[in-house]
Amino acid sequence: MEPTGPRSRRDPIELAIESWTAQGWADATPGMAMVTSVMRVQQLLLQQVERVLRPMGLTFARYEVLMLLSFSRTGALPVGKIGERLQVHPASVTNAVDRLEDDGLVRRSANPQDGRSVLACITERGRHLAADASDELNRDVFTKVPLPVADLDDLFSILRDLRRAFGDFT
Amino acid sequence: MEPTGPRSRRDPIELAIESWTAQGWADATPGMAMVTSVMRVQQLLLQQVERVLRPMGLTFARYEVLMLLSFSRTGALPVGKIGERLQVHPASVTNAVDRLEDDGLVRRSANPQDGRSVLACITERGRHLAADASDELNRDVFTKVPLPVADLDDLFSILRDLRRAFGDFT
DNA sequence: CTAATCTCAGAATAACTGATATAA
DNA sequence: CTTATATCAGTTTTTCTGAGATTA
Repeated sequence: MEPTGPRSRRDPIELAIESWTAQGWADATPGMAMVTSVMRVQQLLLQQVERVLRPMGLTFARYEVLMLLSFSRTGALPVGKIGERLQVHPASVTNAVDRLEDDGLVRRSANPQDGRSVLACITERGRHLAADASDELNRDVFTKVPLPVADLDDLFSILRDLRRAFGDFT
Repeated sequence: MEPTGPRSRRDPIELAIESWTAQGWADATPGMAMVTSVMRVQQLLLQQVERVLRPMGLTFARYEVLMLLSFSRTGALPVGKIGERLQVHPASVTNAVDRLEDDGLVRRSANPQDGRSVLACITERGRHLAADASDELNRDVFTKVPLPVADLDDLFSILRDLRRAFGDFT
């Protein structure tokens, strides 16, 4: 998880931009540069986040599930809804919920509304862990992003436009 | 890979923002919203990219290795350098190069400069595949990002500041 | 009967850990 | 001798596929 490494001298993405324009792909260059940047920044941010979560026995994916449940009114959601929201395969959710259940963070129960579906319900222990994790993330990561708040807001705003265009919400 | 699913009505991140401010974490809210947005957009973009690469037998990680090599002057890099640049564990690079070699996209050779290190060298087949993949990505993804070019440039610029602050380049 | 929901078994992938061989 | 580089063996995690059980 900590892949040893000094820092490169030149920006690799700047280098890609030059190759792209040199190769007659000028019209695709802004998109390529943006997509590549998002991939790279996600990787850097994920490292920060998981460095905090790991000692608590969580990954970002597990944290996401817990937060999703704790935000819901009843603290419970059908397994299928979780997969839909997080965009992962049903079988993957089954697996993830299995392990959260092993750790006592979530409990399965029948859905009174629909006998086919299974509810994943967050436990007290799960709520506490999620709250602790959020505190740590706020203190060590979210308040320490090395950018002016105006830039954070601009990023959020443009990325929201993009999410909307991709149908992420209505 | 195509996790079935309709679209949520309300923006989940907007919901998280409300919970955060309601819980007295107002100072961490812009950071949380930005980080969460980057994670989500990366997921959406990765889906687009891998949908294009998959029929060519590539993942984004494999494509990145090929592009890294084809951008280098000699078409070859020490295995360790690849891991450093892509921020992955040495053993993971060994594994990845193994499979690229199985597909004839890369060839290992000794490093004349340093007997300890091993060079991964892109083959003609690898170069062609990388070029084909780039053409498809340009046509189907990079030129079709649903945002004005000005926004793409703004995103790139702010994300570059963030990458620089994280020491991604000098 | 058909469609939806979830689970299970099995395979492929990816990533990490710890140990080892080789060379600087 | 110590450090750096890469690989290997073994384990864990993740994800997908395809099949099947259960219920709407």
